Amino acid sequence: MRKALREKLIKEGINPYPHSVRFKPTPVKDILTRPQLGVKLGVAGRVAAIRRHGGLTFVDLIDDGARIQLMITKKGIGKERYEWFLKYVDMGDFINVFGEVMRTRKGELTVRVEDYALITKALRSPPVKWGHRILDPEVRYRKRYLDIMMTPQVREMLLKRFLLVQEIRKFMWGRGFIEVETPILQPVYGGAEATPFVTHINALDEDWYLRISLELYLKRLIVAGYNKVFEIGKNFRNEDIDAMHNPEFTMMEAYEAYADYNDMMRLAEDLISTVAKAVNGTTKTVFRGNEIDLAPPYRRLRFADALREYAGIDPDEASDDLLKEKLRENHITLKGGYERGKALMKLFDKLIGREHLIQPTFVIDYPASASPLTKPHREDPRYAERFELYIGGVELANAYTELNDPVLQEEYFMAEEERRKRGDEEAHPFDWDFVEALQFGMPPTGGIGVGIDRLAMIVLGADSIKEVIPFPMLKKSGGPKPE
RNA sequence: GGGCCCGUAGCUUAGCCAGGUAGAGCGGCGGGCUUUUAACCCGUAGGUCCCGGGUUCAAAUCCCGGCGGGCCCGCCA
Repeated sequence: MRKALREKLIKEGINPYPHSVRFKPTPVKDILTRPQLGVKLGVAGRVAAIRRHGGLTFVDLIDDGARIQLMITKKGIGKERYEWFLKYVDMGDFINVFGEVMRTRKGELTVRVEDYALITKALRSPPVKWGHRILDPEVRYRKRYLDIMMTPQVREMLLKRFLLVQEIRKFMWGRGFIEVETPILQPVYGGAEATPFVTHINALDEDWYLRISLELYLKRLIVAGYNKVFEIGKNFRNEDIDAMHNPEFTMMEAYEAYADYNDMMRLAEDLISTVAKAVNGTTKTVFRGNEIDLAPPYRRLRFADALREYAGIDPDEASDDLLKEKLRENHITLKGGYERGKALMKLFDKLIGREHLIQPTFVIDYPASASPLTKPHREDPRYAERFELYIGGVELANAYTELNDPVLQEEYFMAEEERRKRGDEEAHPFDWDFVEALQFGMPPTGGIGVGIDRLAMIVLGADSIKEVIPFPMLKKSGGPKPE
């Protein structure tokens, strides 16, 4: 800690935290792209290295991720200012300089300092030498600002994740979707099977939930008469934390009136390939050792065909007894008791090897009874017009031809409620208010949800979801240590 | 929820198996040095060995419990 230096500066009448800069800074990025030798300009940034050579000192300055070298000489700025700099400016400080753009003997673009100002005193030095990454994963994630500060690759990956979200917005805006906001705090959660976070609303003296999906409120907006809506937002699921899961994670959901799940497949293909190309310049990526091409069209694989071909189970022929036997064999227990559609879903998840779902694949037509928010298939009511998109073995999106028959919706909710009573805590809770909305009429609608963190992982080749979340969830530890 | 592994100076770590005064490199600090960029040279300070308990004459080291982290499995996006 360098609190003493701060006090000394204040005693000298120098504010270590001035309100503004003295020399209007030119972004270092711009200086590097269009170097104009001989031009005098201001630069600001964080001191990343100081190399002293007696009467001559080189300083590396980092500004918004771009590095430039400064050169300060005793002769150039005078003995007093030169020594003040060496005495008071440390690694990690922000400084603002004015000087001339030049090249050193070795040809490096450099600003020869004519005047300078300390603009922020850092009381702690950077934890590692510049150019070295922080190795301890706990420090990396807990003090992520340091990880980003010290490691250009980390900075780059998170930057690309942020840009990816921007590109998704641009794409959706371009397709005429309106970006909307819906409640995060909800009286009834829904739209997915998951354990919610519960919170208490003091003003109402009621227990509410943090949303587990965006679905049911976005559909209400379709009922309301908006034809194309989307939302990018956090969902919250009170479940485990691992390489694929963070309790709060980002979803993009979109709903389009007069569309169906076929339209959603085309939307998904276009969206993913477009944003991947915008961020990386290519639709190709390497995720967990697999080369993947995100260019459309993606393979369509019927759920039933996948089970038949890859697991040897024919969902149209197999008896319930056989399915129960298969569940036992695979140590699967269904929480709310046996139900054919849920059994098939579990068997699919357990038995379909990830190796079959590496290249982008729409698995289509899931069992109707396990898809309570989906319209039954137009040709075969045992199945629902639903798809999940798998890429790199990871479930990335889930989409439906949305169920808009309020009576059927009510029946599905009742069936879910039954399962809940029998111990399936993740069954969908009954949402009367939503059924009532459907009673007022929701047009035929296609809808999709895309896991944005996972999309970022695949596009950016990240092995852990923590890599693409700026501040992933970790256990609380200790708290700040007062000195 | 289950299994495996890790925790020593700001950072990276040696020492642990086989108990006996905790050592190094980098960084920091002081000095030198006018073209360096992992600068260099000389000097120097810096430790709750994650926490608590036990065994022992003696614990960083062995044992138990806890805290924090990582990986894998189960479940889920």
